Amino acid sequence: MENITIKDVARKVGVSASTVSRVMRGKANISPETTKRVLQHVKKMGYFPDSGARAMVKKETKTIGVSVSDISNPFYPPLIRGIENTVNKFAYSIILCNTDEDTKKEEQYLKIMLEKRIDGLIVSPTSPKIPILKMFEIRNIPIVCIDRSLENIEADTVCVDNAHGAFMATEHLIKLGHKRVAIVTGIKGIATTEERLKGYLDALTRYGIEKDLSLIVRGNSTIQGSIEATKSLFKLKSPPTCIFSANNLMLIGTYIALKKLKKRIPEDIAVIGFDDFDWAEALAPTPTVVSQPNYTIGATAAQILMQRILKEGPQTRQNITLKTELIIRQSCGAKCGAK
Amino acid sequence: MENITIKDVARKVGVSASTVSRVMRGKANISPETTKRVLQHVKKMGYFPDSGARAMVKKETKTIGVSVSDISNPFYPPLIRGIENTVNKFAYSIILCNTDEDTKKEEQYLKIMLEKRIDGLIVSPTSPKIPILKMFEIRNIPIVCIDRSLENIEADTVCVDNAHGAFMATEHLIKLGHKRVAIVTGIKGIATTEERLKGYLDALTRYGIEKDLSLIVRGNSTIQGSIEATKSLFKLKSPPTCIFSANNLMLIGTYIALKKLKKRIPEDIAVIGFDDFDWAEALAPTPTVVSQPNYTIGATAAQILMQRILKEGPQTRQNITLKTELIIRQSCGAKCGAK
DNA sequence: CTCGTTTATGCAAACGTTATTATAAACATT
DNA sequence: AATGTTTATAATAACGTTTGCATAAACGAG
Repeated sequence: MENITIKDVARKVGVSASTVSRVMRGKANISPETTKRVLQHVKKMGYFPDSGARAMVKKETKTIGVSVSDISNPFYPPLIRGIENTVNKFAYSIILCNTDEDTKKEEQYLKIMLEKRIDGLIVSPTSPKIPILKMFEIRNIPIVCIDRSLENIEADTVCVDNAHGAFMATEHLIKLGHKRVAIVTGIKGIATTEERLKGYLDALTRYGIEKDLSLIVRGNSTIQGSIEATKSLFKLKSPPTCIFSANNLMLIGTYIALKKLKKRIPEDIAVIGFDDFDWAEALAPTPTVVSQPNYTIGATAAQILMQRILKEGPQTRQNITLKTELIIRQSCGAKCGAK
Repeated sequence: MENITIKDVARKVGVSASTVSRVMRGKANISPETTKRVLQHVKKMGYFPDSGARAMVKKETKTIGVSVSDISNPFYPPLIRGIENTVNKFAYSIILCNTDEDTKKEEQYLKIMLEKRIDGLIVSPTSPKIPILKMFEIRNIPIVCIDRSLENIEADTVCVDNAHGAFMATEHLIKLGHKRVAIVTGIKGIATTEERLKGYLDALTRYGIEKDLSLIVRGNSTIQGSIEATKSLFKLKSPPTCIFSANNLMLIGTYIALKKLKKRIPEDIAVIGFDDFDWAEALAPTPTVVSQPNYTIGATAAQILMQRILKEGPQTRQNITLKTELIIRQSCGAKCGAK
């Protein structure tokens, strides 16, 4: 019923609380005899040390915060597993929050994390300026920023080479002979969207194709948004011959829209995506995508965070950019009959 | 640098700590004058009350634990969002853990949650017998079991009607004229697997089809496992004319395997799945599935848990079974040419 | 056999809150 | 004017740990 405390154990065994405490943490200078008896009673009584009380005196909670936009986005689960598996080795646990790209919600959660005295934070911020993050900085709570970027805040970052990945995707289409390359792009303002857009534009420039604003449509990083956006492309007088759908959800949207429009991929229109799926092989045609190392992003971020928390290794600021990779499957066709 | 405590604020304002505490929690009998000054300083100094310290005296952490097998399984993210959105209204946060169906890992995590003094637990147990859960019971920490079942433990449960869902799926195939109905089944021993298998068998019996053990293959709830299992079905002298792939991942596996085997769905073989996808429309052909209300499972579980934690409403044990639904799309065909 | 050292243990303070009780001033009631 | 009541605040004791200091017994060295 009531919680069993260290004192209860101490009383039962007939030693002081400090002795029990020492036994629990395997400190030196405890006779094997007492150790045995304490451990015995701990087990029998079902004593579990209160980590909150411990946190107060040790000033560490062995908890980190993880703030992402939405775990329902298939991009995140592997990333979070990367974090979890890494911090788990250090007996750390994670408090998870979904911002839904809502700045208010994000702030509310970050405040809670501050109150919960997390030892470190991994965040994919809703915008580059998050005032409350200053509070983490002031308190020396290390921050690792993933997937996006952060201004005015001292934080390590782990990103992927979005611009280069988008460049590769666009280049791939161009090299297949396409001239009218459309892009379904994400939520305005967030780093991934802008960087991928930049990569797309750079590729056009590089290959001397003039930018056509009507081919840049906004899918807002969602399936539904992308369905609309993709459909809108076919209302143009001169529709594209291929589509670069700039994230996983939007690629799905593009597939769905094209299916509804009865457009065959890649015969009628070539399609390329950004971010791979575990189940890519189940799609027909299998999607050509630029893949990102999702799990590794999380694992790396967690690694860096732990290094900061434990103050191990060099404490210089790290800005890691992981490589993206072009995975060629069926959705772009081999050669393309673009006119 | 150092953390700002309630005393720091008190000193600065020139009042006692208790006064600051009351102001923070909006208690009565504080002069508007002091309230204003305290709030001002709290903001300026960046004071965030230590919820760990508060937890110690209030004996509530405003944190719940959520233990599932693997968030990378698309079944879980919406479910977890259901939990999160619900508990969020009560300013609760969640500590997440993935067991990977490993009992040792599960126990380790549950122990940590016990130490962190979570106020409640939502768990999808790796097996029906989890000894450490007794400890939660003893401490009156409410448990809600989702998706699976639990023995010897006082816990509310939220499940779906797996047997009935599987029955519907199988029945659907039979009514289309199929006689040789295969099932790709999940990890042995967990409730969902066994219940769905039962539903499948019940349907066979009901329609007078003899059980053929060679048509029951084990996909172990994974994509890879299902690929193997599905392939194995075509090595039989007399292969099935349709396949019931009994969870989301395994349906993907079945799709992939059939593609590799160059079998057309539904012309060569009909396929039905259990659990729907957000992106089902992107698959070709679109899959006929028995869908479960994932989000609602989480939301309901969280609702019940909060009711227990706050001791609101009737405290009788609840066993909720949510309905599954047959969603007919293309993968079973309209009529089938089963011999 | 004395004295320094090691070994095993206990005591008490600290960590940052909240809640209970006390106190003192202001106000109301007769 | 004396007394009772309300209002605003402070003082203090928990909550369950860890840790530095104290102590006392056991041991070793000369």
